[in-house]
Amino acid sequence: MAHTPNERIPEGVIERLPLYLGVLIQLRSGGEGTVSSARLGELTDINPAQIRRDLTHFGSFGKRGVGYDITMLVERIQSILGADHVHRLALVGAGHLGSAIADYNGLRQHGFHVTAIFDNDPTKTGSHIGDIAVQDVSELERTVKDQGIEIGVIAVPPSAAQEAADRLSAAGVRIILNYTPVIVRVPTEVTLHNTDPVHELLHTLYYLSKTESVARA
Amino acid sequence: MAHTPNERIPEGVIERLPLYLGVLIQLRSGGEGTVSSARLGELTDINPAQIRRDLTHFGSFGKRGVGYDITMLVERIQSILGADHVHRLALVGAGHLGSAIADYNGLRQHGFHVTAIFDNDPTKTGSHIGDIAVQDVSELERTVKDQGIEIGVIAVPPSAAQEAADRLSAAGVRIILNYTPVIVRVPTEVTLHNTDPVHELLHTLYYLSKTESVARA
DNA sequence: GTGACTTTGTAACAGTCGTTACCATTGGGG
DNA sequence: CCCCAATGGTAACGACTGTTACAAAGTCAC
Repeated sequence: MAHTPNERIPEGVIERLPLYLGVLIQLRSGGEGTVSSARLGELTDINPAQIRRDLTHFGSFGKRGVGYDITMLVERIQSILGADHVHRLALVGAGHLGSAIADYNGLRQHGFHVTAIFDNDPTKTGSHIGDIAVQDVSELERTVKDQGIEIGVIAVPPSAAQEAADRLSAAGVRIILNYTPVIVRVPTEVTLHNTDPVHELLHTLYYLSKTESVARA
Repeated sequence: MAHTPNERIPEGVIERLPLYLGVLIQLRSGGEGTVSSARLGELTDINPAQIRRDLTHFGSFGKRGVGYDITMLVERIQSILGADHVHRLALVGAGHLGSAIADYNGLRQHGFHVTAIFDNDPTKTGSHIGDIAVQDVSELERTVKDQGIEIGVIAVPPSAAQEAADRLSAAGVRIILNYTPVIVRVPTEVTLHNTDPVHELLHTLYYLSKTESVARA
């Protein structure tokens, strides 16, 4: 590729790209053809200059006086993120959380296909979530390898989280999303991402008490 | 309070405090009495100096040569975050995601009590999730006000997200957690936090393709 | 074709954050 | 009682990130 210069990209940029992508896709389905950084800024609550600067890290694909071609920008961002082709995803845990994730259409829209679901509860194995059969966790390693699954999502009770992470890692998964509050350990070649509602609540809670005491003062 | 100096606290500090808290609680239940910044650093993958510096923003409560008293530190962090008393929480959407959140014990452990669940599906209203009855959304405003609920969690289909946010805001909620990919608008006095699995996946996906091309090179 | 307007791309700046290095204090052993 | 090891507190530094401001480039009307 001629673009993608060998420059280190700041973390913040990578965090914002998915945000841009979501808005762009929404605009595209609304029938619009181009968008200015100013408009994107409104829709994402991000400084327009920041947006322009973010994008220049990967090349310059706007037209001055016009803006950005939405379709082209969507494709470029997807290509940058690696979301321009399908990634297979395995779900460990077929409870409410697992079902919620499996049912979530947004994943498929972005090329994430849930192709395997595992649980250790014999009353669940064999049943279907959507059109995927729930398999026993003992089949995890083989299935992940056979299907070339790259992403594992942990949606099990906390006590089973580390084991799920171990098995997924051993099976060759490259990314693990952990929806458990447990801090799990993974080999260095696996990228781990934790999502805990409590963390997010505690985080926002701080600002709540902050604004309250300001209001009181 | 004698502590809590009127200094601006960096965002990053507030994001790390819940992490420390989680580990500390785990240590406490393991029976340990004190912990050093070095040990905390191991468990959280955060530079020990960073941890010490974070904590000094709120006072100095370690003993040199010994470490931090775990129980005391837990209480201090909870107090800083505002997690030292109960906060009521309303859930909008009683599907799989809503059920998963309602069932999640971690919330209660940290003082977040789900005291109301709403849905607009007549086949769901009246049923129970845990010991909470599912109410029709038309009762949202009154219930939120009567119970003094401060936090709202949106776990509805995307198309209903903005309406849920509007109603929660109007009812006087102070914090909204949005589990929908939709960008919702809220009044300035409401703190909004978005959580979208797709964003997180796309984010980590970038680093995946990055390490792959490095490995190939 | 020219001038006014729009919008991007980028250089320069300032603030923030995290890290490294060092000093101060505590506890324990001889 | 003194000395040493362990550990927290803090100052200084360097990197990075985001913002502001401006110049370059394109579009549209007449």
